[in-house]
Amino acid sequence: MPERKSRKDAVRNREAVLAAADALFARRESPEDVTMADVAAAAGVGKGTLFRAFGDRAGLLRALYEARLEPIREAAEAGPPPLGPGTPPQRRVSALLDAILCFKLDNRRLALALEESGNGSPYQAEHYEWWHSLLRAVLEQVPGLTDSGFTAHALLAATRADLVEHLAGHERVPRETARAQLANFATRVLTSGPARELSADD
Amino acid sequence: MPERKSRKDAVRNREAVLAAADALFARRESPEDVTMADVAAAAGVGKGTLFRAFGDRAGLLRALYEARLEPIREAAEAGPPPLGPGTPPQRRVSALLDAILCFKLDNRRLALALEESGNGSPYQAEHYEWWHSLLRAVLEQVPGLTDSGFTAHALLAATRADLVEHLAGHERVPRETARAQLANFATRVLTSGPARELSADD
DNA sequence: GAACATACGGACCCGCGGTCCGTTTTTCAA
DNA sequence: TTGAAAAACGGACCGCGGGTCCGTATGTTC
Repeated sequence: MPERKSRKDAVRNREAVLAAADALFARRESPEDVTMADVAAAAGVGKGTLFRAFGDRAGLLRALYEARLEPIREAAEAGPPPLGPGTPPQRRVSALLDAILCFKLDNRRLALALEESGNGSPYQAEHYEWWHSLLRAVLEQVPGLTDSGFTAHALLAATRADLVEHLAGHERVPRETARAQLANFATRVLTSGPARELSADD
Repeated sequence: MPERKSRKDAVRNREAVLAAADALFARRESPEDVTMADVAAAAGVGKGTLFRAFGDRAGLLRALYEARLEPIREAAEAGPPPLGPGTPPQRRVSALLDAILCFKLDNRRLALALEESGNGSPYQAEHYEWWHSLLRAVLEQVPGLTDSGFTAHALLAATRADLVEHLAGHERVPRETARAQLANFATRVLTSGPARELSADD
């Protein structure tokens, strides 16, 4: 028996909370002045309900984030090129990074809230792990590239939510410019010719 | 007369706090379970004193960080090669990144505490601004490299404290390996594609 | 519709950053 | 040397936010 079905007021409230939180994070300047009590109030629900449904603040953030991310995740896992498999690795890396960047541009506050939300580094988050191993796997197929694990980390670091926020929000870099710069950067990393040192693969 | 000299108990206490905080951050697992009260107690001082001397938690962190960082900063600004000026740009970029990485490896907890310490992104911190503009200036002299502003951000992102912590602490990557990987990564970024390479380093 | 399971919600608790203010120490001029 | 103004001390105190508890309400089942 997988799981007994929830009561319907429970699911209704869950949705309400998700929606309210989404709206709040989008509206408020900084994620950290969206308080749990705020969310509960906005959803027309008691704090107890909120915490029962999501465990803690991080849980709520995670739920929101995963919900938003799922389409992209699927597209990356089994979608059509250039995001999905069956794309030349070099091109696919760029596409993946671009997708992540766009996602974070479109969900700045939320991504920010999740990544900086106190408890533990973003590097233990399940979704990070996922992106990292996917990217690493693809990088492994790029000829002449070593240290794909580290490289994946480094490339992903260029799409960190607070950096994106800084660029888009503070430095006023336009979306397309940011995308172009990231793409350019990725290209540089991938197409470096001569720098192989201890590679024996390929 | 710029500023009247502080009372000597004030400076003594300031030192005591700095030392105590340093020790505490080094010892405790996570920076966030070093409380202000802890620091005050460890320094044998009241909370009031602590806050009067440093303004707030971020101020204390900043003071600690700056103190540790100063030597490297000077070395980078006016020291001998390869860190200082008068070094070929590519080599200098690597040297700078390596210095930052080593610094963060040696001061993991502290760097972590400062970068994640709630208030605002690390990107508004004065020291970040400093590193970024230095690195950007050097990158500007690398032939064939565009977007030096973004590139500087991206390279610095690869040395973020929580990433370093993840690599060194969680993935157990040895120091020298991490350094080599970062250097390799930097090299790739700098010696890209069509421009062939002119690296004769090492 | 009774009896059981489940969810509700807001009063409540706790720890932490930060402030306040009566007390103590330092300084300095007389 | 002294005494009073200036500066610093320190810990009780405050507000806020995350998280819990439990008596009450609502849905579910037979």
